Order: sequence, then structure tokens, then C-alpha cells
Amino acid sequence: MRQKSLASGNHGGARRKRPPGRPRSEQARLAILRSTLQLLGENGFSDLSIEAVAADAGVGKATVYRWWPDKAALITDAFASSTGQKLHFPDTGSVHTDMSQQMRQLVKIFLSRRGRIVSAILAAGQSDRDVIAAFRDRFMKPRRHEAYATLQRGVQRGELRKNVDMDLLLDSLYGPIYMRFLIRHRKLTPDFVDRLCDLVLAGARP
Amino acid sequence: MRQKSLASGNHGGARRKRPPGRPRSEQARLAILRSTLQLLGENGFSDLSIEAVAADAGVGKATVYRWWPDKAALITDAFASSTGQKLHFPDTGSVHTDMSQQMRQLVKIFLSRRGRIVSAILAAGQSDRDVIAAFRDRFMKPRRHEAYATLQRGVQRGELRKNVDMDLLLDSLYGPIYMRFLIRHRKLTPDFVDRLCDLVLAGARP
Amino acid sequence: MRQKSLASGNHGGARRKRPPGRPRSEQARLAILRSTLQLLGENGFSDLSIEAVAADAGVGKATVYRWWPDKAALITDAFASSTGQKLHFPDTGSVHTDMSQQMRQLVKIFLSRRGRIVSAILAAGQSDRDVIAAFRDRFMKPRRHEAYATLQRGVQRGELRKNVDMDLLLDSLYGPIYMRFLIRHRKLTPDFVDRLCDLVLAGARP
Amino acid sequence: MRQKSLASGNHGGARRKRPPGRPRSEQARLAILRSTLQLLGENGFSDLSIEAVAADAGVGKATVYRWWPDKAALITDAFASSTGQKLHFPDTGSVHTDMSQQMRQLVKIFLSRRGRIVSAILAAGQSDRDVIAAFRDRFMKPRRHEAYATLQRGVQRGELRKNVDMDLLLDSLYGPIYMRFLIRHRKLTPDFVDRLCDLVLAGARP
DNA sequence: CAATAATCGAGACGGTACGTCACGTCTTCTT
DNA sequence: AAGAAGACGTGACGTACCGTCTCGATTATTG
Repeated sequence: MRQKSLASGNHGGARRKRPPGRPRSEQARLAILRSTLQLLGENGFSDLSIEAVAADAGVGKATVYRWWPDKAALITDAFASSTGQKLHFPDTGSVHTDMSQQMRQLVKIFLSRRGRIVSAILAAGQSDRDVIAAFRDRFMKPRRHEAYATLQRGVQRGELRKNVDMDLLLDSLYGPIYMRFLIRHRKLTPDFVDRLCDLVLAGARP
Repeated sequence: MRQKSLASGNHGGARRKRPPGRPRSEQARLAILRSTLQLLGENGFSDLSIEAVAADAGVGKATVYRWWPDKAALITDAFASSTGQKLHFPDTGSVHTDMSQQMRQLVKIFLSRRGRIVSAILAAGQSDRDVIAAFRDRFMKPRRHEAYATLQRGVQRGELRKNVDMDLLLDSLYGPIYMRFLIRHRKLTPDFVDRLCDLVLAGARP
Repeated sequence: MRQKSLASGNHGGARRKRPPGRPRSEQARLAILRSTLQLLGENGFSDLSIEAVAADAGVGKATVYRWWPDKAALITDAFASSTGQKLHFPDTGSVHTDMSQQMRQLVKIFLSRRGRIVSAILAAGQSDRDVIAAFRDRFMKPRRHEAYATLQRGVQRGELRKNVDMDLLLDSLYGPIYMRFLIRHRKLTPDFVDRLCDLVLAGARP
Repeated sequence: MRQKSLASGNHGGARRKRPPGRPRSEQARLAILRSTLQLLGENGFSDLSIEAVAADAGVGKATVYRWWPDKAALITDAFASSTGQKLHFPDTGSVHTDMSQQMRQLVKIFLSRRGRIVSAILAAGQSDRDVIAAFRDRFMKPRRHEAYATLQRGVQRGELRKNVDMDLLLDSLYGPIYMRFLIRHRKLTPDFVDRLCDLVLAGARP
């Protein structure tokens, strides 16, 4: 694990006393993350300079480097800090409805200003394995676990095959969305999500 | 307007005579593209400096800038020039076989050294619309046209629904591959390709 | 001798026949020299690029390099070609009048647009001995020979000491002008010339 | 506004506290000036590249540009920093002796390795008024003020006319030296200095 | 009249230095 | 001890000229 910031919680357990000296400025930390997100949204990954982040946050450059080893860790942290509590799966009694509703929310995010941040993360991840790992762990994995449960309910209700490969099924549902999001060869619409669910879930029926 | 190198064909038509001045060195052009691909494969997009490309190619920096406006155009061209005549679709009489064979070839490329170049292109494309457009036009579009024909044969043979949305179907087939390629949350294997075809094509049957 | 151009006359003597091949374009030669003078007058020596001269003269760069080995030879030639037939010494019967009249003409030139060219030559001459030598040979020496005669007349008329060191005297007269011209610490005026002659010639009286 | 290094004295008066941030490296400043003088002495002005100065001084190019806007400012500063406390005027009771002794020292400098630097400054000054102004202000003016005093003593002793034009007289003394230094048409010798003083001071007697 | 030869313009070539920018590190004073 | 400030050495950026080269076109002499 590279970045220190999120690991600094020290909440439970040993109850270590605070080290001597001036404590870390929470205000600076938040300003840095906020500026990072803002500049990421404006210019994409390659144009994001730590120099600009520090200036925008009204912070010394060294303060950034003290807590984040490099640009990748910084945007990873910034992205994680911005991940709201949305994107949950409903439980409507229908796999199709459960999935398509969540997928529509994802699409809405991809099409919003935060989509630029996601694509910046994925781009940065192509040359930094820590970044892509952070994306998987912090953004993807929690949702995928919820998705497993949603699919499981579908299996129990007999909407899906018993032996369905859930990862394959989920990749078949989300892959096309990521593809259109990143390659932009076709529009990403709610209607597309519906027809995608129609097609793929049809192939997974018992 | 400077041509972007590959547009300099001047093949048919007006029979324009060569413009005055020393003609462009084909040798330099090839050396630059070759060095670009090599360095791209070694270090990824962000570590690729035009300075290094020029040095490696034994060429003046100005010669690179004379013909390519920026790094993105350079790697786009280099990638296009390396796109061989592979990746064709067979015609075996079965959509499943036709598609899965071609998809396996694609996966093989993604897993090879050239995969690094593809991911660099896609990453660069997230902050440069010309790059992603070039990827679509030069790499994706030709293959997708062949794919349409392949699917059309499947329709005529009754393997697929008459009114199938081909773009949706193709995105459902290739999207999962791109997703695993870029996010790397699961292995990209030939077996995965087969089961992916099973799943998706099952949903497209009449 | 460095430059070829002026030596290409081949006027008298051997009557060599013209060599085969296209002869040198006199028009190009003149255009180059004219453009050199113009650009020299605009921007001084260091900003004068052969690229700009060739462009301004509507001439290929190679044509410049074919006939002048470097920038110094070029401006030397250009300066020489621009040296008019002015700056002669009158013979009024008074050394003071003869000298001061010629010196005033020199000052007038120094203050005109051609002064910029002279200062450019002198500046270039500080890092290229051929340039300063050309300035001495082509500009200074002919006038100094006339000056010797003028002073000689003064000696014969009893206005100057018989054993006067003419070079010392001439340097004392012209040196202050060059100094003010180059260092610009005081104005260069006709009145200054007069008082300069008063002072220096007073010291050379019998 | 960036100070031009030597103006950063902040000596008397307001007692401003040091500004925040890492202070300027005096070591780097001195290394740069030293390297400048050395390279200037070797190759003259036009061959002096800031790249080479930085490399020779073991300093980043940006550090040079941070403090000196261009090559001219750099050599001006370097020259000024090298101008020792020499070249004072003695007070021997004779104008001729006072002047000629100082002028001989000047000639000695002109003929030494530092002469190359002076001629480089004067050359650069022909296309940059800041350079020639700096030469006047930092090198010439202080000495000229001493010279005024020296001449004044001569006036009081009755060696010079009461109403003598001091600037004219000084230009007549120094102009010939500068002329021979820059045009190099005659040798610059101690004997020349003596005879020059003889001639010019003779013209300034009461 | 054709062949030969040197010039011309244009402009691409491999280079060098330019002046700028951001990197990640450092040194200072302040909190 | 952490903070803001900002200078440091490093190195790539994209530009401007350098002096050389390779073109087709032009203009002369020679066979």
C-alpha cells in the first residue's frame, strides 16, 4: 500500500498518544484533495501538475509530497475521497430491474463531471498498477459484492441459471458500458442499458 | 496545413507533381515510428519523451515536430502503422466459431507486448480526443465492418435474431474483453472468450 | 582573404573564358547584400540570421552559403558594398577646417541609419578578426591616407609641428568620436567636433 | 520585479526581514559569475551559451534564468563583480603623471585576459542598451568622477586652463585608447599613453 | 541540337541552444 | 514537527537557426 493518508486513522486498538510537534493540518489535506479533483475534472490526468494543485490549494508543495508519494497516489486518494454512498442496488424482486437501475446510475455518473475523473483514473492506471488496483479495491469491489448478492437473489428466484458464472455475467453487463465510456464510439444512454440487460440476462436464463 | 504523414498518399487523381524542396526522408519517418513503438512498449505513454524518440531514431527533434504536432499524434500514427493485416474473421459457417476465433486473436494481441501500446493509446485518448478518434477510425472501424458481415451471415443462417442490434451485440462481446484488459480484475483467457460468446450469443438467438 | 565574391571580378589580365554551367546570379548577390544591410540596420548583429537574409532576399539559403562562408564575411561584404564615395577631405588652407569638416561628415554618418551598421561591424569585429580587419582595410585605411596628406599640408603651412606623430594625432582626433559613438556617454555633436579639433590641434602646434 | 542580483543589497534603512522561502544560494551565484567570466575569456560573447555557463558552474539552467534575464545582463553582472578596486588615480602633484599612470593601468587591463571581457561587453552593448549603460554606470562613471578631481587639482595648480571642458579633455585622453583597443590598427603601448598625454594636455594648458 | 555542368529556389535533414515548465528535494522562517 | 514559501539541480518541452543535403528547374557552354 502506497499512500499514507487514509491509513492514518489509528482509531481503534493501541490508543497511541499523539506524537509531538505540530499535528497534521486536516484543512490542508482536504484542500489538496479538493483541488486535485477540480483540476482533474478540468484538464485530465496528464495536465495535472502537483505544482498547480499546491498553488490552487494554497499549500506548500512539500506538504503534498509529505503525504502522497506521487501523482498517482494523490489522484487515487482524491478519487476515493469523492466516492459518495450512491450506486446501491435496489431489491425489487427482478434481477433485470435491480441491475438496470444501478447501471443507469453508473452511466449517469460517467456522463457527469465526475466521469472525467474516472476516466483520468483509468488512464493513469494504465501506467501505474497501484492506481488501477486502488480503483478496483475502492470503487469496484464493494459494488461487485453487492452485485453478487443481487444476482444470487435472481438465481434463487429462478431468473438465472444455477451455475451461472457471476464474474462473466457482470463483465458482460458492465464491460460494454466501460467500453462505450472509454472509446466513445457510441452514445451511452439509459435505453442502451436496458437493451444490454435484455440481451445479456436472456443468455443467462435457466 | 501539414499532413499528418499517413494522409500524404496522393495516390489517385490530380497527378500533382512533387513540391519543390528536398523531399521528406522516408527512412527518418520509419525510424521514428519504429522507435516510438519500441519505447512505448518499454515504458508506457507518460515516460515516452519525444527527445528519447528522436535520439533513438537518430533523428533531429525538429524532424519529429515537423511531421507530428504532439506525442499523441505520434503514437497514434505509430500504432496505425503497426496494425498489420491480422485480426480477420474466418467464415466457418458458425457465428460462434467465427467470433470467438477472432476474439481470441485480439486477446492474444492484448496480452502481447503490443497490448502495452494499445493501453497507452486508450489512456492517452482519455485526455486527447484525436487519439481516441484515431483508435476508433484506424483500428476499430475496419474490424467492426468485418464483424457486421460475420453477424449478418449468422442472421441469414438463422443463428441470430433478425432484428438484432449489431452494435449492442458487438459491444457485449468486446466490452468485457476491453474491461478485463484495462481494469485487470480478472484474467483474460481463451476460455473466457468462449464462455463469453456462449453467454452473449445465447441471448441473441431467435 | 575569406570571401569569394569580390574576388570574382576577373576583369583584367588573363581573359579566362567563362566556365561552363549557369553563371552566378548578380541579382541574387545584390539582393542578399541589400537585405543584409537592411536587417543589420534593424536589429543589430546578433539578431541577424542568415535564414532571415535569405528569406528577405527571396533566395535559397544555400545560395548565401555558397558565396559567403559565414555571417561575418557576409556583413563585411555588405558593409563594403555600401561604402559610398563620400567622406573626402577638403583643402581649404586650414588644417582645422579641413579636419573638422570631414569629421563632421563622419559624425553625421554615425548618427544616421548607417551608423547602426558601423557599430554592428565593430561589435562583430570583437569576436572575429577578419571583420575588424576588413573594417580597417576597406573603411579606415583609404580615409587615413587622405588624412595624412591633409596633415602634411598643415605641417608645410607651419600649422603643425614638423615631427608630429600623425597616427597619434589622428587617433586623438577620431578616438573621442568613436568613443562617444560606441559608449554613448555624451552627445556626439558638430560643436563637440569643433572643440575637439581646437583642443587637440592646439597641442600639435609648433 | 526581479532584482538584477547586485541590486539585492538591502543594506541600510528599512531593516526588512528576510522573505519566506529558501534563500538564494550565494554559492550558486558566485559559481555562475565565475564561469561566465571564464567562458567569456575563452570564447567571446557570441560563443557564450547559458547552457555552458550552467553546466560549468554545476548549476541548473533555470537558476541562471531566475536571476538574469538574458546573456547581456549576465555578462554585465559578471564583469561588474570582477571589477576590483584597482584603477585609482594617484596624486603626484602633476596632472600628466596622475593621468598617464592611471591610463597605463587601464591599458594593461585591456591587454590582459580581462580585456577580452571588456571588448565582449562593448560589443554586446552595441545591440543592447542595458549592457552599454551598465558599462557606463558601473565601470566608467566611478573612475570618471575620480578623474574630474584629478583634473581639478591640475586646474588649481595652474597646469590646465580654468575653463577647460573636462569631458572633452577626458574623451580626448581615453578615446584614442578605446579606439586602438577596439579597432586594433596600431599597438597599444605605455609609450603611446605618454605621448598621448603630452599631446592632449599640451592643448589644455592655460 | 543534345549533352553537360553549375546555378537557382525550396525546403527537409541532424544538430545545438534557446527560454520555459514541472519535477521532487532542500532550506529557511513561522505556527 | 508541520506548515507556507520558494530556490535548488534536473531534464523534457517546443522553437529558431545553424550549416548541409537533395530535389526539380533554369541557364549557360561544349560537342
